[in-house]
Amino acid sequence: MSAYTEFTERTIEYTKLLSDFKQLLKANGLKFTIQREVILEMLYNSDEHLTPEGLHHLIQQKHSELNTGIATVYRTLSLLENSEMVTSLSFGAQGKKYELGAKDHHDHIICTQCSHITEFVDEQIESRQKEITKSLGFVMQEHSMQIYGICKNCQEKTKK
Amino acid sequence: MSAYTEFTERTIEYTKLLSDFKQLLKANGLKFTIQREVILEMLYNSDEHLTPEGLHHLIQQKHSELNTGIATVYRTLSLLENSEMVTSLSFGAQGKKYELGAKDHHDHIICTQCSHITEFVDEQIESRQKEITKSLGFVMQEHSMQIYGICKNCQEKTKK
DNA sequence: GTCGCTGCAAAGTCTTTGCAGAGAG
DNA sequence: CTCTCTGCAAAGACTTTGCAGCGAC
Repeated sequence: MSAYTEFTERTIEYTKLLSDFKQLLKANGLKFTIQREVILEMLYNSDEHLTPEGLHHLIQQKHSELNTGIATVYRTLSLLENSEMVTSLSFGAQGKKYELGAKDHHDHIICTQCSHITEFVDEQIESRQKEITKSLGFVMQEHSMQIYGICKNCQEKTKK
Repeated sequence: MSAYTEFTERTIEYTKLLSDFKQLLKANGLKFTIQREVILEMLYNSDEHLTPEGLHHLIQQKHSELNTGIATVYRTLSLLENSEMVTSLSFGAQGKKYELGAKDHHDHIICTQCSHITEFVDEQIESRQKEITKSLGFVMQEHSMQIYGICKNCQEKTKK
């Protein structure tokens, strides 16, 4: 029988991530700047799925000396996304949220009341997706799944 | 064993849909206008998942005499979405696409080359989703799944 | 006739781009 | 030194809103 698990572990060390990033930059003739490092670090240290605006806000709080512009955040996120170091998620809400792509693949279950996102992965569904894709004649590249519901916390809140 | 099927059938007649819509409007003290009818009709007759802009364009072509404004399209789509008569999808691309919610639940497989969307439904995945949600302590409201890949057509194109 | 609806244009969001000075390599 | 980055502000894309006249009921 297959296992599904609440998925919260980082699967990569920050040091490794940083050196990957530096290598990526070098390989493309790009420069390693403080702003880029801070953005990566914030993404790494945040448990949340961040919006560009939220990320910018966080950076202004923790590294106000840099006075980082929102445009740089957008530019760096695009860069990271194109390099497949981060993944963007667009759920119903407007705007995208970003997460580090360095984690293993996983799906999301989103609370419609508090917007909290729980991650999980289920082998049975994963393998079934592959079967279906093949049957429909597609070559699978990626997939994503979201379940929307009300989390335990919010269920209890409502009862009171 | 469970079945997955390419999902293309309408499960509702237009007449029924229209009368549901009229009833919805009446129940909320809203008016039935030609613009609203045309928007519903376009959504019904289109096999595509339409963007607001695409829908507007289509209406201008087929019913140029109405000179329908894009704002009306947005307003009607919101109305229909809030009433759960249409569902909005937001895949990676910017902007939302809309589809009639009158069909049964189904998932999407999207070609990353031609953007064509194929719909399917799989009982095994559906039931597994319910199990997982329950185990994580959530009350499930909805869910959506997207697979991204390259469709048969585009695979052949690339070979040539 | 009343009150909601519509098109238009203006205003809002969110994101991208142009530019000149700053900074990494 | 060179060539990329950055912050700023302006421009873009997409969506929402205010308003005055229009039209469903």
